[in-house]
Amino acid sequence: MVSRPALSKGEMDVARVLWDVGPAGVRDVHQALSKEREVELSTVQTYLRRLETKGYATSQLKGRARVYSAKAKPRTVIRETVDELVDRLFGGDSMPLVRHLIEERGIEQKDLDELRHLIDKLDRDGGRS
Amino acid sequence: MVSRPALSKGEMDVARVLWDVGPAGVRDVHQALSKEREVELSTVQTYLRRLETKGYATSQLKGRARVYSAKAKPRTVIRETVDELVDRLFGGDSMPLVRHLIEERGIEQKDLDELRHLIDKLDRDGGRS
DNA sequence: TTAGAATGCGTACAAATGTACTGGGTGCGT
DNA sequence: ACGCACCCAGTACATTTGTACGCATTCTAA
Repeated sequence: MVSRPALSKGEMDVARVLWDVGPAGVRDVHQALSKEREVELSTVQTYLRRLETKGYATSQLKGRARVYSAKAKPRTVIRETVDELVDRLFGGDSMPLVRHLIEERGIEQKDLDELRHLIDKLDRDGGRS
Repeated sequence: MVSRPALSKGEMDVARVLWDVGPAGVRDVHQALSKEREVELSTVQTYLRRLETKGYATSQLKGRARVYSAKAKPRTVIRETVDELVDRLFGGDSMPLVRHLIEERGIEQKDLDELRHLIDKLDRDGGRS
């Protein structure tokens, strides 16, 4: 895996949109992103270009319009980003972050069961490795 | 609460050291940080200055040496940072991050119990509010 | 008291980031 | 064929970030 330069905040926003809407032209991404925050079309364009330069997206001309597609998978980017955060904020130990999330941010009732299951599963697996 | 500019990665590193070692001079911070990565003294100095400018630290001269102290509490900074990450990466929903952490990063056996307790507690509380 | 060490301060500067304008081509309606 | 709308490539530029040098001053040991 070639190691790409990390995504900046703004780039991340655009990448997220791209994951959500799938392959799309500048116009589309701009519109989708505009629902979250105000931004110029040309700005979105620049981000998309940089995304491609950094290896997180590809593009190809479809007729007159350039269509961008996410290349890196969200899962991967998320992992890299979170890894970095955990390193920086907690010296690599993820438990404090989990604790923080559960304590400080509301977890939906309906998610609690899922969590419990996750934990049980880990418990079983961990019990034998 | 005055809203400070967010910390950059490098600043965060220095802030973390400052939290760890408590009030300290540039020299001390530099030494502590050097254990993690190579960096010039003057660089650390710049970071400390910026930390103070941004409102995350204070300093005062003790004799000839300037001693820096963390001002913002780690808890606060962590909350802000994580909030931002969750917004950006998951549109504000923290559950996916929790899931990711539990699935993708190893949770120590001994932490599983704690997690279970946390969840139970939340379950009780949430069941009523 | 004088040379060197220590130290803070100001300053520098390249790279990355956030944000955006413009010019030039291309396709469409008339 | 003409003008308008649309779209991309190139470029611009201020701010933030990463990284660091050198000067002035103060302390210290000889």
